[in-house]
Amino acid sequence: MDTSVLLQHLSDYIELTPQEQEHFCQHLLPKKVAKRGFLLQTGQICRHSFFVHQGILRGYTLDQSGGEHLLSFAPAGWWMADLYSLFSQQPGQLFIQAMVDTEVWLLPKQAQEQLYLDIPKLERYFRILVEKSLVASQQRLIDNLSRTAEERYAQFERRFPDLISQVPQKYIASYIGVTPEFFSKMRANWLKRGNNSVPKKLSSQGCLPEAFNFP
Amino acid sequence: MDTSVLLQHLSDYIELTPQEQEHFCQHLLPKKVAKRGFLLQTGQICRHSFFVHQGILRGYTLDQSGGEHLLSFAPAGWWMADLYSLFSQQPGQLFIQAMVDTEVWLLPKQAQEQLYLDIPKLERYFRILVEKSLVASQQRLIDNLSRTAEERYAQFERRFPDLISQVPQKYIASYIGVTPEFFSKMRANWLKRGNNSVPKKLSSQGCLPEAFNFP
DNA sequence: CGTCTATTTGAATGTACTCAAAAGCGGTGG
DNA sequence: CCACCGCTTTTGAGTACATTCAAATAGACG
Repeated sequence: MDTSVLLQHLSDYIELTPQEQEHFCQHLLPKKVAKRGFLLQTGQICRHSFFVHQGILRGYTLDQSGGEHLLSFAPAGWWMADLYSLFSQQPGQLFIQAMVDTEVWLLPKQAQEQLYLDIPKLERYFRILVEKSLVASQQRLIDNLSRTAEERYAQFERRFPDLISQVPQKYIASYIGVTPEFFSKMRANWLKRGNNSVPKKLSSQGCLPEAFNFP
Repeated sequence: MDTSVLLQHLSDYIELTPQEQEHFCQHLLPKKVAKRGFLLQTGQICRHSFFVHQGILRGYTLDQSGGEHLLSFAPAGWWMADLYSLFSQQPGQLFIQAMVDTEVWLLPKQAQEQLYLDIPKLERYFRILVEKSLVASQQRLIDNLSRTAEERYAQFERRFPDLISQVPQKYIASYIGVTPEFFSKMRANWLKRGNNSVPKKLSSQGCLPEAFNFP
């Protein structure tokens, strides 16, 4: 399994010498997860950051009545983790599951800490990624507070145009915060109203990267 | 105006030499904002991080129909900014307003960048703060998706016990994502049901710092 | 095919919202 | 000290957006 996708991602933010790249890559562990396989489950401690080399991950929680709530998608080229658990090394609440056969690089928490010391540029890299994630997360909060389900879907469509055809729509429903039944009824309405696509109404603000999952 | 609150906050995360503290403080600008005064308004570019030395700030957006949506509170000892605008240096959508007479330290964006180079420990400091903010923001997202308004208020009460008595409840309503009218009706219900406080039902996960606003 | 999962549809329900108006509360000035 | 003004909170009636539950339909994969 090669590191080209990951090194490309790094080079979008910082410049590493070949030696530094080498040093970084020595800490990576490859892993394959079959469709529906889990990288992490509720109650476990998240000991790695996951970089998706190929495939799609999703991170979700279960509420007390068994309902799934999708916190994040991570397509190829994105990082994923249970950030609460990763940072605190306490048991987390996320499930991280492969939605298709997926290949990831594991970066152990401890290696990440060490790399911050060995190669300070990596601290910058992750700081910037986390900043972008935070902005995206706050934007999503605002959207959930101030926009209708239709508008939230329109945002989703612009943000993840590829995912729409690749994942079952019940997961998209969960991400935007509605039930699959209601989501299906929204779609039926668009079709009836002749829109072959979705409300075009846009916010002024463009498409933001989402973060610790981040493109 | 003194820097003790801010330096104390720094020392919770990193150790600075007296010289480094001095260097850091040279970049700070003091500012006082009267109650209802603004540090930032929609459409402006956020050129500083704000550290609340005394008082309380709130950050909110307006939707197309004029409704306010409260993204964050920042009591004394917390940082505040329009992070999208601060990071991208594009016009933002947040209003940042003082809820009481407030004193802040301004850290100019450019100074912050320079300080990352001069004192790499500060990059760590802000990385950690942003990480905590991100975790808190994601937790709030999950709460908005999976919990009722009552449960969200119970969380709020544990997270910001002091704020409850200090800010008008319409702002708390906005933070947890309900109208002031509905919030008032919830309170009436608790009283009628004999609970002088609020649902005690807890999540397993404790009280998390919120981040770029962060205690 | 048969099985499993995903999607659609419908009816009844609920949670939270809108709008309007009244009541409460706090400060300021006459 | 009281009256008034602005802002916040409460209350009520009607409504809307979204949910739940149940059952039928459609797809995907072995």
